[in-house]
Amino acid sequence: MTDRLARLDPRARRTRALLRDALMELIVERGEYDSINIKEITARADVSRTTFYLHFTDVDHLLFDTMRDIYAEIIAVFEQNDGPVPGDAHEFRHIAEYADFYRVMFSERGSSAFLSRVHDYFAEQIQHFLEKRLPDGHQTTLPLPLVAHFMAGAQIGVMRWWLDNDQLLDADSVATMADKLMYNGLAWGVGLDDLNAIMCGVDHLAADEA
Amino acid sequence: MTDRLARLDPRARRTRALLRDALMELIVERGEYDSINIKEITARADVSRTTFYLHFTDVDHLLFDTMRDIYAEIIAVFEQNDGPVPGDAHEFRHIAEYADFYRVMFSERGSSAFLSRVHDYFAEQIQHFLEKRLPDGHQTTLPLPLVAHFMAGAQIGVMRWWLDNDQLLDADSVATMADKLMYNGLAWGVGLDDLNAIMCGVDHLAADEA
DNA sequence: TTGCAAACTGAACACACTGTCCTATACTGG
DNA sequence: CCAGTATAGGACAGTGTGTTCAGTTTGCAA
Repeated sequence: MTDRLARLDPRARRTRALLRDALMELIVERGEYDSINIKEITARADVSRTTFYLHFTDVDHLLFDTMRDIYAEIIAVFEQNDGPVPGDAHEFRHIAEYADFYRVMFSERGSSAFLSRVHDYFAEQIQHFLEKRLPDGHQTTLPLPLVAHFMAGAQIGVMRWWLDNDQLLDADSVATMADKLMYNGLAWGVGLDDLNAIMCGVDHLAADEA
Repeated sequence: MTDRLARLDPRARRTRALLRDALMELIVERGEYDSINIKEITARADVSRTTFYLHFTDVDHLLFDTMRDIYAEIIAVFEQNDGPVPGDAHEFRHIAEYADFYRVMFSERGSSAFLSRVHDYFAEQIQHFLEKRLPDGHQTTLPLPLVAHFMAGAQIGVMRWWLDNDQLLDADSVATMADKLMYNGLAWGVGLDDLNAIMCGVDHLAADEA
């Protein structure tokens, strides 16, 4: 990220930083992404509206650029660890750091493009991680992409719940809970070994065939 | 749904149906929700733009009304079954029926409000279901809302993957896979009992304490 | 059937945001 | 210091919005 911006004219670097900060502020203050327009952003950033178009095509473009900056650190961690290692709470710590931002962006008033990209990025990272760690030629029970998207969705689901409840738990606790639920399954999560028996019509979920 | 509309003047009923259909068509054809405007919808529906405002405040309002219609059937199934019973593929069959619609709405070019509402609705239904089926006074290992949002997110994650791959599997297969992965856990899903051992630094995921 | 109330139409309007000009000014790096 | 580049600020056409209003069609009940 620093590398990406270092080459820019300091004026341009400053302008982009101002626009980025203005957008972040507006998202948090307004609690809504959709209705934020270029006029407001440039007014907040104290930058000419014309200048905005010299750098970005629209608000989404600015958002994605901002996103790249925000994610630089978490990407670095992933690359260091060969992926999203289980029990690693970096994602949740990252979410906690920008909680006010994510609370809006993951909500009803956020951006579908943003959420979608986060989901796809998670799924991709998870799949790469699983592929690296599984023995060569190993045949998985279920299609690996399905498992990856399942995990990515579950991760985001927990994050949404966590954010909407003002992060009553600390990042490490939630990360551990989500991982354990993922690895151990639902029966463990609710604390009932004979969970299937309690559910109705679940004969075909016998869990031991396959 | 029929009840809700039955009271309306047939002219109003007709108008709303035309607007609803026009919106659905435009979403599918355009492959994008954001850029659809009222002018287009009314033109497609062959209805005056003024009339639109007699029924809805904006496009989102129309979308949510449409959503309620679409969900009428699946809600009926839930109420019949006391919730989203495991192994029940109604959600996936429903998604399959409106696949072209959901493929857009769950995508980068969909609506965050729509996705968010679906997620929250799933989580709510799942939580109610679990609460009903668990023994009275039972202490769950993890907070029930966390489990519910985990499951809701996972469900949507699988749906997104399924839709983006043009539903190569049939609805019942995917539903079963998602349920099994949920109940049996990740180790079963990838077909490795000693999964934790393969992962690095997972001592704290020992899975048996708690 | 008639008449009233409701739904619909089409045109007009002010308003706001967008995207793109243009010229003038201020700054950076060599 | 100079050439190149970023920015400012005003102007513009285009487009969607939300509302108003007068006039028409339609449903429903007396």
